[in-house]
Amino acid sequence: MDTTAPDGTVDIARAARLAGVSSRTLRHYDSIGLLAPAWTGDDGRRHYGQAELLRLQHILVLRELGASLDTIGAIVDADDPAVTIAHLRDHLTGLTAERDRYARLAATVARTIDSLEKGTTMTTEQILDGFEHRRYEPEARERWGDHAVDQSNERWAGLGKEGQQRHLDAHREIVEALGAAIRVGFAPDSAEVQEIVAQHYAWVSLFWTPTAETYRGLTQMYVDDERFRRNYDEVAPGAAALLRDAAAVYAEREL
Amino acid sequence: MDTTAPDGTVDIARAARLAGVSSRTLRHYDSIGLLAPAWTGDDGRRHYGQAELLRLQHILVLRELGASLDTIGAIVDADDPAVTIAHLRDHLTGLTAERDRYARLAATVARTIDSLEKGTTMTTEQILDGFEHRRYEPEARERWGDHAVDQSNERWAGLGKEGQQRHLDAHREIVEALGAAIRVGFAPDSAEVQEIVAQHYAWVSLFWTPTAETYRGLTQMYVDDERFRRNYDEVAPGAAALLRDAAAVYAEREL
DNA sequence: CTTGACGTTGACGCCGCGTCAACTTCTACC
DNA sequence: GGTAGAAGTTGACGCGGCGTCAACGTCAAG
Repeated sequence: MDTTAPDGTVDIARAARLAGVSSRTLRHYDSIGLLAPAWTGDDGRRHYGQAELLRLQHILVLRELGASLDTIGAIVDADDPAVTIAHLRDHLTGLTAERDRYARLAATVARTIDSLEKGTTMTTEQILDGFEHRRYEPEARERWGDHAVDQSNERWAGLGKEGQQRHLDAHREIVEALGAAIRVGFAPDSAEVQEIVAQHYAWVSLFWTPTAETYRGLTQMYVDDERFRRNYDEVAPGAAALLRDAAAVYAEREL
Repeated sequence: MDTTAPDGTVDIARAARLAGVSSRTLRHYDSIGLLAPAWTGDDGRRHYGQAELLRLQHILVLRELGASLDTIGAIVDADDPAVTIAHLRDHLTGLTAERDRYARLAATVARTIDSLEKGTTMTTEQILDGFEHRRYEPEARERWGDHAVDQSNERWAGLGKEGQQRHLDAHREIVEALGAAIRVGFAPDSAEVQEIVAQHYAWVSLFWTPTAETYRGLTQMYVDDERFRRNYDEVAPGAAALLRDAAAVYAEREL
């Protein structure tokens, strides 16, 4: 019951089963020039020999390593360990980068879930950790107008390049705006401060939509809890308290 | 110099710069119903207001978390922390799986590179660690014919389901074939054993193409090095030596 | 009125195949 | 010989998330 052809070649279905892939995959590899059959019959049917099956094995091993078919083609065509190493080294760089990326994402998402379950919000650092801060920075001044931003620009200029970049994210700018409001003496119910608190509410709402009551509670916690208060008051003393007072007004008016 | 329209809405270019995405992305989000502009002018131009920009911020935060646009749509439309948590939990499962997958791939590739640089080959366990062994197993008996496989099937049957699956991979089958050859007393230069060594040579060549000399050296090492010898001799005593002798013949004839 | 900078819609491309669809060919049985 | 069924063939679309090009409309500045 040997169904192998006398010349030792096998048809596409058998080749596919031998290697554990679909016949469609073999046709695909043929069409992109990665693996041609040993010969094609007058009827157009593909037939694979030992050499092709070995090449296929090689291809599949590399595929398991996550290499692209392009890369795989280069490796198997070269059949040179030095070339293989070079390609694999490239590939390894990408793999570790992906691994790290997913690790950071998973950690961030896990923390996000955690924060949501506690019914509270995240600190800026927690939310933005692992993100590319700069992507949220462009023309931030346009978002709130030049007014408040200009006020704090002098302090910003003194921070140096590194310091600026670390601080250039949305929430931190809200805090800066709060600090500016304090320095010029705006009241909690002033239009300027109310605009800031609207931004803050929107930011919090990205993951959790507080009611009037919970929003008041949250901002009160910013004052009571030392870890949160530091985040605000390190920019300007009284910032947390100003936010709490402004939030109370905002909650009554808008929520 | 305020270029913002009097109604507070901005055009697509400004919205894109504010959020740090391309205008093409905004059009895409509109076309898939993820984010519609506040209003569209008679000329077809899109205009975005505060609400849309906030929704966009929300979308982008979730995008940074690696969620699909479908998932993102579900989350932002629900605007319910419970729904958000459920989706994020699903998402986290996928993220950790991807992280682990890339970690395994990276480790395997790193070991592969290491082995290649040592100019030696990998052990079966090293190569196949992290792979799905079963994908290389299908109809392995067809590859070498029923002859040798049947010989060892009795032992196989006694291994139990778990044991079988662990051992069902290409290299291990070569070793099994070697063991069978020993039991029936085939000589190193017999056609049967030579076919086995051809398989072994092809397997080694998947990552490293030995010359006649290095192939002899490699198989000699299988005998000399205790770690390698165990891999062969645990199947049948003398398997490593048989492979070495057969490889010498093969190298002289074919390499 | 021209020029140039922006906007619009529509379409293709990427990657690795899965999955139809429509057709031909081989094998088996009557 | 006919006929059914299994398996082959090529060709095409689809998937995700946009980038990018084509072809064209619209607006402000000179």
